[in-house]
Amino acid sequence: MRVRLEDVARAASVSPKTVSRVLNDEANVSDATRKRVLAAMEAMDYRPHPSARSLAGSRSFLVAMLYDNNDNPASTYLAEIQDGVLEACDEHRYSMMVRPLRMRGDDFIRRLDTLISDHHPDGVVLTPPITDYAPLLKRLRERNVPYASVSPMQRNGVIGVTMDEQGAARAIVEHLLALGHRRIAHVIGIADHGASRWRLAGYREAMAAAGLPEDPALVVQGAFTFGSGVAAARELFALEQRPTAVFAANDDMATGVMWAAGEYGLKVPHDLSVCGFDDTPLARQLWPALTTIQQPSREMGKIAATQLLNLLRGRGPGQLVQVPFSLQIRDSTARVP
Amino acid sequence: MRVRLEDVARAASVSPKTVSRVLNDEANVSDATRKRVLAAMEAMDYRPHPSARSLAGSRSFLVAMLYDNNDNPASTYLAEIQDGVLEACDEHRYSMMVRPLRMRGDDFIRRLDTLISDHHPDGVVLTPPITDYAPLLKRLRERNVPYASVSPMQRNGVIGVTMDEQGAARAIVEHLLALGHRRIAHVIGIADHGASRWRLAGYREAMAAAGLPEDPALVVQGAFTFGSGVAAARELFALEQRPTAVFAANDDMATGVMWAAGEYGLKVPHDLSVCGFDDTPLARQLWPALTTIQQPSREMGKIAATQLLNLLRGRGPGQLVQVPFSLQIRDSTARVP
DNA sequence: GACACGGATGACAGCGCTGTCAATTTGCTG
DNA sequence: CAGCAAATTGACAGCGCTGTCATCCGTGTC
Repeated sequence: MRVRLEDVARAASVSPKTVSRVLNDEANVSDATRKRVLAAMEAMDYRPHPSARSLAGSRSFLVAMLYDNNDNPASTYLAEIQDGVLEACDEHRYSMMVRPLRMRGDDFIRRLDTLISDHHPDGVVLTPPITDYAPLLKRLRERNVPYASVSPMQRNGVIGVTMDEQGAARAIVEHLLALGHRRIAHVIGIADHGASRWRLAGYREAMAAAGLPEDPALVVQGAFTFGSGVAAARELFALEQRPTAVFAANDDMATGVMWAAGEYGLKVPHDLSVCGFDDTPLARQLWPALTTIQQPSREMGKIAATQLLNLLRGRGPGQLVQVPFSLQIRDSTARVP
Repeated sequence: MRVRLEDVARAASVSPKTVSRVLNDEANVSDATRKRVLAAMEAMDYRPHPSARSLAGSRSFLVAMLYDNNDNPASTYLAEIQDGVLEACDEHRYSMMVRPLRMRGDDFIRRLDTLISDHHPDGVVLTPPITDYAPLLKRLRERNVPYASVSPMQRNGVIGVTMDEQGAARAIVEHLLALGHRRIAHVIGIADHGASRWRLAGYREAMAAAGLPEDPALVVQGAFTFGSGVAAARELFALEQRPTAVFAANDDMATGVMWAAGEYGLKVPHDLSVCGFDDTPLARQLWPALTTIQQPSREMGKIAATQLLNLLRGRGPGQLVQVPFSLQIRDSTARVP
């Protein structure tokens, strides 16, 4: 019926243990033996039984990807990260499990414990915004579960992948400055998300570098949602000195800003330049198409998972890899009127 | 260290086998014993080891969700279905695995085989458009892997969940008819997707019921993408007798139609009514907001998974449940000019 | 009161692998 | 070529559970 390790052993005239060694890339197997065993495995299309492996050994060959489905960032973003993580897991013959963790509510630590007790993942991949939630990280360390993060805020000792969010925000504001804008507003994302802080910092840095003193009226709080973008924009348009450009901390809020501009009879980009962050599919579908920052989400998921897997498989300590962003200049930004 | 079944057995003064019976809801355990065992489990916070269970028994307690990441429908839709499936699996203490399967390319049957051989899922959940791909269904039956589908086209003997897509399409076209429209165009989705066919059928049915002969020029092929919506709309707008309303088979194409309307100087909804299908978040964020059909995706994922799990757990044969749609009338449709 | 019967319970082996440790072989050294 | 360490290989138990089958017990029957 099913080909077992023992069958391979018999075919290769070695003991089961030796086949196990080859299967797990262990040392102390002669090249000749290794080749013979690999050939037998190949010939018999041998598939190790994951349950038997994890029962007998100490590893589960399972990676869990954790995400927050409450303050959900764009689902496209998560879906792409998930695809990347999955790809990396497949390459290393690990399986992957996804776990939503509502950060609101106090039972999420219990849910994390349940995950660990029930499924024994060898490691987890953390996605924004739960990359920096201290109680969660603490629990993972207590439970001795290694993790890698996608775009963490705290970067000391963490492995995974980052993007230079601050630099990206700076680049987009510099783009607006180059178009002659001076009254540039910023709509902030959810306050305690790392992304919000870096993007705000980039905005401030670019403005300061251009010698423009910060006008508190031009920096308004949003919450990463379309509706919060609308609200923020209304606030901005009600100012006596309206901004000529708005940089929203994500595309959804930028869309809200464009909507509100319609309400106020402002033409984008003629009367108002708008830009976002993330390059969701939406950005290209808007009219006018949105100037924004693109990040390689899928790639980032893959890199984070790869770092984790390197660590799990004892291939060095794992790193925090930085990936490049790209400024997508489209039709929602133009020279100052 | 870890609490094992044996520990629970000792605490409840029964044999391990009896604890196993309770754990698996088997018959032939007296109520008194069952209660005692359950109490012990609870008190000791016992967690069965999934690997041990699946190694010893014949089940893996694993459900795989298959999706096509090539002709990817809106990722939001899939993400919601995934959340629903996951919720159902959690409730039944099954674990879930997601598997992208590129339908393009001929290796996807091999990828399916790999999935089954490597992970031994007890069952799979199929999402559009792979609910009706014959070779895949055949292979699943050959391999004896039960499946449930979300919105399958072939409905005989299949379990899972459906929505009355044809009825929904009819409803949205009737809405346009009620607004006085007569020249109503339809942009079709990818030809071999079930969704495309049902939606086209609903369009035809409503038009016929209103006594309007079908004008082939008003029915154009799209591919579910924004770009294909733009192309289709350009074709329609170039007609001598332009349509006064366009029903696109999904929101992305409807967005494309609105974009093209902008190019042609047509104001939506004043000069042209547009509606879509799916109610993606995008629909609410457009300006004007899009009239469309909402389906309870998350709920649908949960229902499909629940039917599968009922089957797997021997609770009857599983059904094909129909869920209601809801017509979301927003600002992109208005009385005929 | 002897017997049959069905429900409740338990003894035991084994699922397919890996950890431990012992046995064997190889390669060197002097 | 003896002698020894290192490299290679194997024997065996056991991971935590479930399937099979045997045993036990209470009840009803004549």
